[in-house]
Amino acid sequence: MTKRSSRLDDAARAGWLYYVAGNTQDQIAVKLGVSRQSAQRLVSLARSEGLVRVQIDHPIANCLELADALRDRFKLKFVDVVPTDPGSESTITGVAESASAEMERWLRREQPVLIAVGTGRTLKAAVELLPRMDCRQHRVVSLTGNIAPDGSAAYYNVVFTMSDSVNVRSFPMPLPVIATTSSEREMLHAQAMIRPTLALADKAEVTFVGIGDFSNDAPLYVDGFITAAELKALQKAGAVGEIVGWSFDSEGKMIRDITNDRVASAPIPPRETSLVIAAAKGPRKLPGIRGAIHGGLINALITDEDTAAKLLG
Amino acid sequence: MTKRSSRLDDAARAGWLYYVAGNTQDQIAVKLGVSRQSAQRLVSLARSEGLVRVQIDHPIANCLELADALRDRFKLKFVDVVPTDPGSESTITGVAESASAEMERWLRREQPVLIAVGTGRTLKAAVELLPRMDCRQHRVVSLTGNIAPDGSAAYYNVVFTMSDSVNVRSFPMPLPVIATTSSEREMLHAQAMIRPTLALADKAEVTFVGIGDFSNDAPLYVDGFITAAELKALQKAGAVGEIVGWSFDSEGKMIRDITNDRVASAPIPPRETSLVIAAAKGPRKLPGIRGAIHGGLINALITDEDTAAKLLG
DNA sequence: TATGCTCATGGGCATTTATTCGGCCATTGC
DNA sequence: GCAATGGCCGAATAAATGCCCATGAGCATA
Repeated sequence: MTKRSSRLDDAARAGWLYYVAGNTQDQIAVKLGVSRQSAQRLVSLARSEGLVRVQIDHPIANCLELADALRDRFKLKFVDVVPTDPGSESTITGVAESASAEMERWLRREQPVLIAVGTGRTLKAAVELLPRMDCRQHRVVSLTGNIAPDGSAAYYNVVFTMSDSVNVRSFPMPLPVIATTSSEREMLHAQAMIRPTLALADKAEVTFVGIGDFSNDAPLYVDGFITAAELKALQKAGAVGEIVGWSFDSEGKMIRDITNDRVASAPIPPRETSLVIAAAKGPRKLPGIRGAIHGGLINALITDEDTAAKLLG
Repeated sequence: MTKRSSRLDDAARAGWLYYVAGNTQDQIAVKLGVSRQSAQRLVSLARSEGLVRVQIDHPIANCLELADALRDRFKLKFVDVVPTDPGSESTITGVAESASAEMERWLRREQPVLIAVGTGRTLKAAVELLPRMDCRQHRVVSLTGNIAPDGSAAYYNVVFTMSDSVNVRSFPMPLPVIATTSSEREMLHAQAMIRPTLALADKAEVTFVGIGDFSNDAPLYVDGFITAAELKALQKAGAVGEIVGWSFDSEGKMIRDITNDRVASAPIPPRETSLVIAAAKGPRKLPGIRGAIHGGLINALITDEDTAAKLLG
């Protein structure tokens, strides 16, 4: 414990000296009384542990224009467009940072806020980027179940990840993501422990969700929430995207039956009362993003330049 | 105008690709269609224009900020701020470790160093934390006498404590801390055995001292070096702190007479030629620390977060 | 048109940083 | 008690970065 935390302490020191004070790793080594290599390791540790937070404090003209255009065209309440890293395959760099920053802005408020969160890789990454903070005044409610198909804790459920660094009253959803039958779903939702959480989700002031695609590597399928057959059926029925398990088509209309009659997630909070922010980018997700926008499933978007341009084009 | 802002735009983009997306400057050059050198210039421009904001998300970061601010504000040559241990009443935990580490750094040098040491609980604790080491090349000279008022060895004299673990040529000061009269002090200082040691102290390259306070539990009084009446007189004369027996006021000015005309310690080594490091923390010592800094009695400081914040506030 | 100025550019090189490798030490499990 | 394992360290080396300089374009002025 002492050992480990003192190592992180040193890493933070090294990171500060390097990134803030602008020391070279040699100087850091001298100041910390370690070898140059160790200093290098500490600096790199500081980065990989997320101790170092970098943000660019300058709106890039093109991103701003795209954001404005998107907001205008699709009557969105909030849009952020981050630069595209050409050639990078990652579907999260950039949007994760931006989503994290936006989340932080809400969490920093004095006034209590009720925040709903979905699930997914992007959101998980965003939440992991949050700095340590104390926000007992806020509440965070999960829209989706935290139980994976095999009974374990769903990996990409973010409420627990958030509590690692942020002290906030959290309301996980002790449910599977997709129930076995429609009636089982009803039964689960009727439970005394679940109903208040569902009610809470309905009243969220701001909601953060990811958007899942329906390619053959659809996250719902890869993570084992739906079967290959169900995936096929959904694709055939025109599913292009999915938010906390709710599948929809290119018009943003919910797909009837197949899985939607068994999705145990809370409904997406009403767009009239909640700012529903989707964080997603990339060609694979493009149809889903488009659908979600057209169907009014979301009213705010964090994406990247490329995707923004394609949405407008 | 457009030119300049588009250049900043590019800088922001380059900075984003570099710091957020983790590209190398080579990759950025390709993506932005410029030469590697230009990419480097853009990244460096982004930093120098303050487009890049780096934060370290760790409690230690605050300490480093405070240290920086102190060094700046008070033109100190070296400052270390250790985390405050909330709830710990001890006036030494933290600073002792840091002082010890700093001392060790000096002792580890290959080149011979002349080190002067003061006295006090903090310093004693620091010296006790030193690992066993062999440093025959160095010399350590005590600034204060090692004879307590009752004739015994002064308990908080650290030169002997140091020799327990560190093999170094040491020069104790076989004197009382405060002589009975001013002329006795002169006589003692004139001794053939003392003069070289005093001369040595004057040439110290680095000096470690504690700072004593002048509350009713002032260490000088508690340890019997001054009487209750003298303590009162000193308090009345505005004494807020004391370094190796030399009492000073909130401006760092030496208190005239009372005891200072009889202090047998060596003068504090000249700040022009010696790094004079004070290790002290806590509310009781705050006025003394402040005085010592303002009067330029010291040019380096090891303290804790709380104290640092109060010094700056 | 010539001149002088500023400034971005890319080449070359020194410095700094990242990575890889082999060895050492402590812990773990047999 | 002893070998396997994993983590950490330093050395060597490869990669990336920072800096200086000569160059030339763009532009204002003589």
